[in-house]
This record gives sequence, structure tokens and C-alpha cells, in this order.
Amino acid sequence: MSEAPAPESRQQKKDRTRRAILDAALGLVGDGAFAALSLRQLARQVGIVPTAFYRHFATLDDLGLALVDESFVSLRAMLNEVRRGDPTPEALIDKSVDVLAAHLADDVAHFRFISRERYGGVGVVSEAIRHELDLFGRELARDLARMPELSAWGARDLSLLATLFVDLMVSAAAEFIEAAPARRHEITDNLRNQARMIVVGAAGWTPLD
Amino acid sequence: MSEAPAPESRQQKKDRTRRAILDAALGLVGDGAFAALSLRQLARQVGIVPTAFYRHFATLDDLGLALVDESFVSLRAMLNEVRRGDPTPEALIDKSVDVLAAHLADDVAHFRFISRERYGGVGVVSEAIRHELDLFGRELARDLARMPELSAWGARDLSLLATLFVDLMVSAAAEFIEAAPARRHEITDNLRNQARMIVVGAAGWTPLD
DNA sequence: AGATTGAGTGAACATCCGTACACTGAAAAG
DNA sequence: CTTTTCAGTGTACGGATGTTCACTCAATCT
Repeated sequence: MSEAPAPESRQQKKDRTRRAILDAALGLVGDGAFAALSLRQLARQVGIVPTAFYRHFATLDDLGLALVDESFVSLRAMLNEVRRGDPTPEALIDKSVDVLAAHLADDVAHFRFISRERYGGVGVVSEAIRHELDLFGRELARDLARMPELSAWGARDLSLLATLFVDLMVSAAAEFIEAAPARRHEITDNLRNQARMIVVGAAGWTPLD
Repeated sequence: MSEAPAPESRQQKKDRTRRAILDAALGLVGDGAFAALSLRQLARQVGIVPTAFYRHFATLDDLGLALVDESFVSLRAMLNEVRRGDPTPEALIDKSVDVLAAHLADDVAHFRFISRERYGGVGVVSEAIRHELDLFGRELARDLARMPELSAWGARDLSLLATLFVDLMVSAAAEFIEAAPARRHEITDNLRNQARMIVVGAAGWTPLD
């Protein structure tokens, strides 16, 4: 039997523990709100003593904010993946939905965290989430502004459409996550068609500004 | 000084306490998730001893379900108010938004409860909320089916449009509640225009079925 | 080789938690 | 007028919670 060599640097070990804390928190928040998360049960899950937690985060709120950051890294990666493709307006919808569905399946924990805590209990956390979603809407509005079909639109209309899309995506993601796996295909299908319906609406829209 | 006569029947007193429990719970859930609600702090707020709670509810989950029921009574009243008016498709949107905005301002606690616990921690509560919202979507689909412009639409398309509307309303309501009072008019304004955009989409939609 | 750092330990604290139990006292029933 | 019912009381319990503090001991620095 060969011994597993464990030459782990100090920082590596610390990072591993930090990861373990984040993962354990994601898991525990998966059933029961972040506001109801207890430091001790978290530590128990990670396999450390409660006080060791403070070596990594100053407070539970900081943990929450770290989880928000992490979650939106996934989302931002998605957005960039969609952007890299051709920006044909029709194909863009399908592509977006496909990318969303693909990334939802793995990374469920992060998306569940976002949808659960978006309007959930802890102030700083839900504020951070809503702020990030706001930024998302702004980015999308900027992308939309570049499309020739929408060149006549003002900032106000672009923002309306963008937040409409973002809300639709988030709602669908939340439903997807909470639904039984068998229903998931149906949900992405509905999302696709609803997005198309909105596109039709945008095509026939008379700008306000 | 005339003494206030307090000839309160036994049942009246019990009902009053029950109301106090529901109100206190709504207040406490207003800051911090229902999953984080503690029996003792609830009792403290109401002004009763913890064990007295059990004279009214078998468990905290039952309290949650009672709050869900209550909240949707408000919502259903709204829906009926909208229905009573003329069903002109264009006026219907404005009317719906107006009624929603009017009822949101008072009854904030109920709507906040719904939006916070929709995907929140306690299983039975969020399931009950999602079930009620499902029913809502079905009712709306049934109403939409009666409109002459949509007579050619299949059940599938009607459901797509209905859930699109319901999600938009719920999202807007959640944002409205969490936003500063000064921003609220802007939010209902956006909601109105987004609803109109969807109507335009529906008008140009080619049914799938 | 010796000194320093810092992630993780373990006991102790004051406080909160849910629930069990025997009770009180006034309203309702007989 | 007596009996019953039952919303609310008060105590007591075993256990979980967040935070403190002094500590260990291996990786890193000098």
C-alpha cells in the first residue's frame, strides 16, 4: 500500500477549508434560509470547530456576500459565452436559453442561493443580489442598444426590455431548480417561447421617448 | 372618566389573540425569513407565554400556511375587482396595474410574505405559495381564453401568456415592496409599460398548437 | 537552527431555544 | 349554583446558539 503523499502548502489547506465552508453553506442554505443558518451546524458540517470559521470570514454576513460574488461569477461566465457567439437576434434567444439550461443543471446550488435569497431575510445579502441583477440588466440593455432593430430606442425602453428579460430568466431559473427533473425540459421550453413572445412584442413596440 | 366596557366573549378574545399572532408573525417575517422565526420571540411580541401559541396552531408550519391563505385572500379580492370592470383588453392592463398598486401600498406585509417565502426556506410554505400562484395562472388563462382576440389560441399558448403575466406582476410587486417609497411610482410605471409590451407580443403571436 | 505566524483546538460563558407539566381563573354549560 | 371547559400561566429541563480566551503545533520566515 503506497502512502498518499500530502505535501499541502499552508495556503492551499486554508483555501480548501474556505471552499469547504462555502460548499457547506450552499448545501445548508439549500434547505432552509440563509437567515436560519447557524454557525455551529455549519462548522459541524465542514468538520471544524465553530471558532475556526472566523479565520476565514469576519461574520456570517461576509460569508453570504462571498456566496453572492461566487454565484454571479457563474452567471457572468454564461453571459460572456452567449456574447461570444453570433449576435443574430433570433438565434440569440435560443442560445441564451440553451446556455442557461446547460449551466443550471450543474451549479444548481448557486442559482438556488440567488433565487432563495433575492428577497429573503438577510438585508445585506439580498441587497447585494438585487444590485448584481441590476448590473446585469444594465449590461443587457447595453447589448440590446447595439442591435440595429433597436437603434431608434431610448434608454428607457431598452431598460424596460432588459429587465423584462432578466426577470423572466430568473423566474424560470427558480422554477427550474425547484421543479422535479422530469418537468425541467418543459420549463426551458416554456421559457424559450415566452422569450420569443417578448421579442415579438419588442418588434412591434413603439418607443416611448 | 367613563370606564371602557369590555364585555368580550370567550371566542372573541381567542380570535383577537389569533389575529395578534398572525400580525406579529407577519411583522417578524418582514425582517428575517420565516424559517428563522422563533416561537419565543413571536410569543414575546404577542404578549403571551410561548406555550399559549399551541392553543391556536399545532405547529409553526401551520401558522405559515394560515399566512399563505390570508395573503391570497387579498390577492383574490384584487383579481375579482379587476374582473368586475369592463373586459376591454387595453383597459384591462391599466386597470390591473392600478388595482395592484393600490392594494400593494396597504397590505404590504402580506405581499412581502409571499415574495420572501415563495422560494424561501420552509418547504410546506413555499410549496403552498407556488401552488396558489399556479392556480392564479390557470384562472388568468381561463379569463384570457374568453377574449375574442385570443379565440384561436390553444391551452399551451394561453398558459404561456398567463404565467408570463403572473411572473411579471409578482416580480414587480416584490420590487415595489422592497424599494424606497420614492421609487414606487417609477416601478408601477415600468410594470405598466412592460405589460403593454407583452400585450403587443401577444397580438403578433402565431399560436403554436 | 531558531523564531514567528496563524489555522485549528477545546473548554467555558451567558443566552436563547422548544416542549413538558401542573396550574389558574373566568367564561360557558348543566 | 355547581360543574366543566379551556385560553393563558409559570417553572423547569436538556440542548443548541454565538463569542471569549488561552492553547497547540506544523508550515513558513529569518
